[in-house]
Amino acid sequence: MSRPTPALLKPRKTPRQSRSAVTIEAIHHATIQVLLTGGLGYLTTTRVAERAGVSVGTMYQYYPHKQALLFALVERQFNLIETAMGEATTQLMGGDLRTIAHGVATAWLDAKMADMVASRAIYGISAEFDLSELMSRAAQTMTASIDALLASACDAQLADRQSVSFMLAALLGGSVRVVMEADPSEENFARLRRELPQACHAYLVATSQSVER
Amino acid sequence: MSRPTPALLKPRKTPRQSRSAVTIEAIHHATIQVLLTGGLGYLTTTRVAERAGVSVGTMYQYYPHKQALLFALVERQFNLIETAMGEATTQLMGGDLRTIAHGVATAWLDAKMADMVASRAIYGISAEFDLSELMSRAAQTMTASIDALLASACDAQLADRQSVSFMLAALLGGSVRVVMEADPSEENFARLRRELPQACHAYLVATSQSVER
DNA sequence: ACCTGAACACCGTTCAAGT
DNA sequence: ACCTGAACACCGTTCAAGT
Repeated sequence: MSRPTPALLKPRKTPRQSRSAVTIEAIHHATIQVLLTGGLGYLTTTRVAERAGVSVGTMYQYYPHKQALLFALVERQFNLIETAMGEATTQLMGGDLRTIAHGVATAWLDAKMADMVASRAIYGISAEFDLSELMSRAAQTMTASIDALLASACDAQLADRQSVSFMLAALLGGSVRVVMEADPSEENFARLRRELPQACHAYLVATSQSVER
Repeated sequence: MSRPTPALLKPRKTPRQSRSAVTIEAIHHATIQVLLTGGLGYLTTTRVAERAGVSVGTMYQYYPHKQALLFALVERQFNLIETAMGEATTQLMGGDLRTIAHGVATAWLDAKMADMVASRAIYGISAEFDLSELMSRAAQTMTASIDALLASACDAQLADRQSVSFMLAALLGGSVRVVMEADPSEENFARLRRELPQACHAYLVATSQSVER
């Protein structure tokens, strides 16, 4: 819609584009801050605006409603995880079943846990509004990655690769989520790290016909 | 706290216990009704009270806040699923690994899908408030059931049964949940029915030492 | 172009008053 | 004992007015 504008930065009376960029960053930061202070129940448009040093009206120029504000935060987090998984996928291409299963499971756990440490504030946002769209997109991306990976496997072929990719994505995504929500203890994460790769591998082996023997 | 009172039913001017029971049922019903009409965003204390034919004040006599009202609904649903799983567990006791894996996975899918059809209204409530307590309890119950089941398996022993039970509960709970939230299509449920029992069985076999051979 | 903040409609919750 | 509903504090959102 809007053509790219040269990034001019004037010392005082900063031009429009830059001024609003600062405002947006301030709002974003304030939201996380408020979230860390008092959780989702404490998060109020007035409160965020106040903390960001702008008026409520200004906030509504950038985010048409509160949901949009939260959505932006969550989307950013999803993208981080997606990127991490994309990189892992590239590296695992052409490997054997064992390497792929362990690699994907470990990458997924790493991405999720980095995300958790980095921004505990954002968890629980899923609370306030409908994430199904975002989740659906994430699930599809993940399934596609896994599918490509399985197609590239050097030591096996799968009869119904689509279903297996789908199931593997659900197993990975779901199990980690459930543990994070139900009881995110050190002990349980250790168990996930040990068992999840094994489970993925076992499932793949069971549904594949070995190529070499 | 309150001793049991004989269930006297007077035609007019119904006695206290009974009157309030009616009120509670009306509120409960009205909540589901409102939820079905306009979803969670539409659910308002005023609206529920109106639909139930009572005043807001009355509602607050039974539920100290809106969350309590929703919590009661969700808890009821959880209990239904728990009961169903309990029955399935009893029947599967002493079976072999394959029977147990397929039985548990299928029972879980059945319970979840019956629940879904019966009260689509309740989904998405998780939205409004913290379910971690309830989920944690449910996860523990499920893990315990699976653990007992695995201990009873007639054809195998597991080295680290606790971890395996934990993982299996997470795999079951998580995968179904993710599919329900991300893309609850017929096709995907069919895939779950086909792949989930297999995945569970494969995992169990991979981590167990066969008893008879 | 960007920002302000009083004003509006509506929400969850309370409590003095009724029966 | 149980219910009522006006009243309160607060929320998300808007928009005429400023710079």
